[in-house]
Amino acid sequence: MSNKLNTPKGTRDHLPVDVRKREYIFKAIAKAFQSYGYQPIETPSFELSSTLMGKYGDEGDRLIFRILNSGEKVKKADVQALQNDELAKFANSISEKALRYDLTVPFARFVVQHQNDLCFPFKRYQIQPVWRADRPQHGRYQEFYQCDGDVVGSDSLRNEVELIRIIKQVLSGLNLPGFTIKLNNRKVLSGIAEVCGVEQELIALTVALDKLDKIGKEGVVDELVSKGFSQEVLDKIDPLFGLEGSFETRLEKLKVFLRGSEIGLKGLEELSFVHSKLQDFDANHELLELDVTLARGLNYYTGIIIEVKAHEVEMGSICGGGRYDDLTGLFGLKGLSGVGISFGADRIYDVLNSLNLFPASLSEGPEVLFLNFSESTADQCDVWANVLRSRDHIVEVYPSASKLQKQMKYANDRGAKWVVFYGDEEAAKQQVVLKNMSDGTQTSYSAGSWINEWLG
RNA sequence: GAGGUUGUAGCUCAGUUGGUUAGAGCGUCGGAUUGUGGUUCCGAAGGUCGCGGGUUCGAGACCCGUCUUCCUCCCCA
Repeated sequence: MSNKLNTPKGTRDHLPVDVRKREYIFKAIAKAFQSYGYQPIETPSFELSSTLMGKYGDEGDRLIFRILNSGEKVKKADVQALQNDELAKFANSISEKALRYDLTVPFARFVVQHQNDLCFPFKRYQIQPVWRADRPQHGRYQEFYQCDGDVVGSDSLRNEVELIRIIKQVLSGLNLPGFTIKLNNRKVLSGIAEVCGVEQELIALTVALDKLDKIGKEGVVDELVSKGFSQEVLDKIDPLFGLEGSFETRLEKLKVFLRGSEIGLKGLEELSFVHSKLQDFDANHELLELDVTLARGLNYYTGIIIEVKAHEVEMGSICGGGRYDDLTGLFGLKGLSGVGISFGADRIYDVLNSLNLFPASLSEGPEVLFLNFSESTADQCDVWANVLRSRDHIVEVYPSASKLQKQMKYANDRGAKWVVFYGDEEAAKQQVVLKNMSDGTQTSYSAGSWINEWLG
């Protein structure tokens, strides 16, 4: 091999065993969404750049993969812009399409475009890959699957409740032993900023707060100081760092903190409602956590925000979401509220893998492998194999009459449960020999009726 | 986008202050064993030392660039 082969940065191949594991995750997610009446949709891998650009903030725009124009369109290149060092303008002149960055913005486009064909409230789920031109890191890829579920056209908080139930159903179904569903509300964050008199610096404040569990209180304070926040503000938010206790306890403390902010109290009311509807499954107060430092970067969220962390493994959030009051407004359809969550299938994969939580049955090979001794006996084996397949068994016939040792090694490597011997010797005696590969025992059956006898 | 790190056989890795023909284990293939796997023994194939340039009598090793790996930051699933 002259060139070193590799997949592009941040991408991976998936071996058969990996694909089975991923399908196991996708199935659990799809099943949960379906059980709540969510319907599947798909959208194209790429969108018009104008659909995506400007929806994720400057950071997001930088991470969107652009698709180069082809053919005659190359001539549209704005060389003047390049010479003037106007790189964004130049990029727009050579690219009109881009790979989708997430599933939410394309979904908003989808809803606006097909509003006459949809029945609202519209609940959909979508499992497709997305692409980000990010630096790869642990649990971060340039191509990864998102599994989104959203409801649009209903501002009822019961949708939030439902989505949280779905999260629990999925992660419990995957036997993930420990995870925390963190909740916050953009309105609470706005309220905090209001109480502190720094409404204009809301983003800087929340971005710093968001890092609390990572860099600690001192780190957050340092960052706020460097961003120019006054000592007065730091003193005011100090109680937020020490927020402890149950969901209810934190709610009460925050009610005091936010008593001067109408919007902040509204946010607390929403959180309280959602929490009260989930008492049954959070009886031990282990799943739901009110975390005022939870911010989430995407700036289209306006209400409750959700983030899920797995315990016992270093990994970013495995699921996130929230309410956005006017996402479709970006595309001209006003007044349609939505709420959604997004499972990071690749991160869930990494978590389940490192905790060894995939069922062993996923890697099983064929149930039955027919050895190949000759053309004529293999033809007979094909007939039997098709009978077994019609009865839902996974069956292979070895394709050529290779040395038996080689065929047996194949059976072993593939993890075949049973191997069928039907060669000239067996044909002469009108019998079939079945070998159990796990204990090595062999049993003879009459060639005319062995399938029924064997299957009992 | 900033900083650091990595790359030698299909895989995991040795390779001395720069010095003849670059090694091992595993895997693969062949044989011991022409109808019986997971164990054993013997043998073989497999390398532009990531790629490009430079320094040097001489580079896998040193320098520069580039791509890739992993990590920290930014941001995020």
